[in-house]
Amino acid sequence: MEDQDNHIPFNDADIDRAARCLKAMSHPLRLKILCVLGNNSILGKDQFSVQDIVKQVGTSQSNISQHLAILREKDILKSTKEANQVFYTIHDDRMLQLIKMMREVFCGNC
Amino acid sequence: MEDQDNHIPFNDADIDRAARCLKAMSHPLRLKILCVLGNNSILGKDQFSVQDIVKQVGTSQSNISQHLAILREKDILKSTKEANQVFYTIHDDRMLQLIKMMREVFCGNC
DNA sequence: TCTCAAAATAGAAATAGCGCTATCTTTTTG
DNA sequence: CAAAAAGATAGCGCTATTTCTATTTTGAGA
Repeated sequence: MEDQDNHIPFNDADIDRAARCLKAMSHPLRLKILCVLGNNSILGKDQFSVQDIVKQVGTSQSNISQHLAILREKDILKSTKEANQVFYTIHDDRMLQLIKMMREVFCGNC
Repeated sequence: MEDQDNHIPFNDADIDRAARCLKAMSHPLRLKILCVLGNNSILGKDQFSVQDIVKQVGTSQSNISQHLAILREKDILKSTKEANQVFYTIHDDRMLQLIKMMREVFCGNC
């Protein structure tokens, strides 16, 4: 019963998936996008157009669009097209929960 | 009362700090290091030498050392030197809590 | 149809991150 | 003292990200 081969059963697939997801969230602009959407998912407004996001976050439309694409590809956000505009929301409850957790940890009492 | 200038008061400093922290965590090897340390902080073993981590995570000593440095610089881990060895632990309770949250979200029922 | 606005995309340049080998410091041991 | 072991660090080539400008696509309205 030596310690050869008693590694903890961490599922590498889970870890890779989590790392990809966290990486997608770990950019200041993307995190701010998530804060805007997450905060308002709680308060009531759950639809944000790209233009809304551009105004709230503050950078070029092109830049926002690319960051939104990254978040969309990773299933962190989902989009709905309505006529001329595209609206974005947090993809599911798990993501919303994660965003709330992060705000507690990073924006709480520090 | 138009919507000009009703941006939500997100503290950009908080967001930047959070993004840097998340970025440091969002690499498969670093996340695995955190899982190893976090899991054992719960179970009782709270001291892991670099060699222990190398064995558990599975890559070169040099590579682990560099990733540990990144986690240390961001105050996610702290280290204690005892004679020949250096032991690593999760820096504080907030980080431990965050790691637990992530495991719930990513390794829960999926 | 013509034009405008919303959103996405392409291409390019700069920067950052990764992992490797080799080297260096510090401590233990013979 | 010499050799070995534990960690940390430096330098290098490579790949991935980021952000910018310019362009394209799609739908709305005069």
